[in-house]
Order: sequence, then structure tokens, then C-alpha cells
Amino acid sequence: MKELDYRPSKTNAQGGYAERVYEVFRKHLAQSGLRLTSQRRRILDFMLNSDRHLGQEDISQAMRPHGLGRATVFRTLKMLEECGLVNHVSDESGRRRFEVNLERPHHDHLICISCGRIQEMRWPKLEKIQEDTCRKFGFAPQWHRHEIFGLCRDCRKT
Amino acid sequence: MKELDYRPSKTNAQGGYAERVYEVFRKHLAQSGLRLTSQRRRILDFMLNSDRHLGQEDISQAMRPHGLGRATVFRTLKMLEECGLVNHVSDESGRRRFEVNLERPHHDHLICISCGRIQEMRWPKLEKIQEDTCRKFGFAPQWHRHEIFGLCRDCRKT
DNA sequence: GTGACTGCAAATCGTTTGCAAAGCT
DNA sequence: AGCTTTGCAAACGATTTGCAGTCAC
Repeated sequence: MKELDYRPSKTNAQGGYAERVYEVFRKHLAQSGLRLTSQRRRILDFMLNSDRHLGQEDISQAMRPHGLGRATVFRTLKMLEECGLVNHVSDESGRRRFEVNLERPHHDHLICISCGRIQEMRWPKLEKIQEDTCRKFGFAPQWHRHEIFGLCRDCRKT
Repeated sequence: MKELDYRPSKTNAQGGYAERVYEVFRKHLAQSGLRLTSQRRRILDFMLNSDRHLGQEDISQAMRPHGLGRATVFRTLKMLEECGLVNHVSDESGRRRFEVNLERPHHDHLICISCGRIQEMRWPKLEKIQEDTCRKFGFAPQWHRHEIFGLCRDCRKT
């Protein structure tokens, strides 16, 4: 998975990534006359410091000790999606899992139906074919969801 | 979309397709000690005679005059998915739309975010690349969801 | 007849919203 | 002060389940 290691990890996040994320967030907030509150910061920090695809429940649980309510988590996630910092994938039972996506090239997801692990996968070739074919049909694609469900390497063995 | 016209329409369904669907359904029911009731038949007939991707609400509404409850529609759809006769796609707000899929080659969906229309699309080349790459990663794909959201030809003009 | 099936209503799950209190600026 | 924001609880929409009566086999 070396080729997917373009997202700064916790450590190198301090080297600029988090700052760039916050820059975008601040700009978005300012433009809409909104505020950067401690709650929003806490949620975003938690996401930045995680390398997993987080469910709303994961985030809410982590926020509970700080007194954050689920509603705030939902509201913040929606806001983060609106300004393009965050995306979501759905797992096989339809629950959403969120990821910070600034500056990350588009990628698709391989979702393990046994352990729930989500592996990321870049397929530029595939996206190209997709775009071209859509256009041929007169369809103007805006976004897509390409989620592949199956067994990951580890779960196959079991 | 000529290439997608392999699914028997209402008229030629009488020429065998519906029968084959029922054969599978009957076998599944028998194996599990379940029964072919008028309700189940009505729902399946309705789906067979429609060429659209139907929402649960479409089906329930059509069944209401016959006294069917929503729960039965849900239960039957789940059962039809379990025996592989029916699949679902989700629209952009997460609602499910169902299609009868027996003997139909796998296809993906172009979903219009303006009018909700769903166009089907076969991409054997793309599926091949996908499978191969998954395997390279040690991932055993079982099914996937590839839904592309955008504007259809008609809605682009507006 | 017996066990599966149905409709209904109540329950659940994830998510959204209304509101009064609290926080920024 | 005047706005946004918050937590809570209630409201929501889609789906599920429990149950007493009904029906297919």
C-alpha cells in the first residue's frame, strides 16, 4: 500500500497538512460568517489524527468525555463535507464512514465484509474510461461511489 | 442503450422470463419451507412488469389498493434479494431502488441528480481491471457498488 | 391442523431539527 | 447587543420487529 501513503500521518501532520486543512476550514467559516469553536476544532483534530475511516459513532464516542453531543458531531461533519474537507463512504449496511480528504487524489474503497477494514485504491485508468463513456452517453458525471465489498487478505485465510 | 435491451419487457416476459424467475423463487421457497402467497406474487409481478428501478414507496403504493402493508413489501424485497432475484441501488439520498436481475449481466448505474432517472451501463473492461487489481492486493471481491451521479442528457440542457 | 404469513402498531436505527441557554465578537 | 452555536430531547424517515389473527400446504 506504499503508493497510498501520500496522506500525512499524525506525525507529519504537524508539518503542514493540518494547517492547510485549517486554512480551508477557516476560510469557509469566514465566508459564511460562521465560527471556529472548540467543538469543531476537537472533531477535526480527532479526524486528522486518525488514519482510519471513522463512523459517526466512533467520533461521538471520542467526543463524549468532552461533553459533545451527537448532534454537534453530525452538524460538524455535514459542514466539513460541504467545504470539501471530508468525504464519506458507506459500509455494507449503509452506515457512513468519514475521511479527511483535502489534497488527496480521488480513490475508491475495498471494504472487508468480515472485519470492516477499508482499504483505499487509486484507479486513474478506470476513472478515465468511466468519464469518457459517460460523456459518450451524454451524461455529465459529478461524483461517484465505487465501493467493492469482499474479503481482505487477512480475513480470506480464516 | 440498445445494448442494454436484454431484459425482456412486459410483453416478452410472457415468453419465458417471468416463468424462469418464478422457478427460482419457488425453488428458494421450497428449500426454506416458505410459501408462495398472493402478496409475494403480486409484488414480484409488479416488479416484473415494470422496466424502472422501483423505490419501496412505489411498490407499496401500488400494493395499497390490494391491502398490502409496507412491512410485507419490505419483507418480500429482502427475501427476493436473498435468493438473488432482486438487487438494489441507492439514490443520492440513500433511498433504495430495486430491480429484478435474474440472468442480467452485471451493470453499473448512472443516476441523474436532477430527475432521478437511472441509466444502466455495462463496463466489462472496467470490471476486469477491477478484479485483477483487487486480486493483486490480496482482496477477494464479492460484490460492488459503482454508482455515478451527475446530470443526464435531458437535465443538462436545462 | 400446523406452522408460515400478514397487517398493524410499536420499536429501532441513523440522522435532523426546534429550542432555550451559552458563547463569540 | 446580536449573532452563531450548543446540548438536549423530540421529530424524522426508512426499515424492522412483536404479535394475534389468517392462510397455504
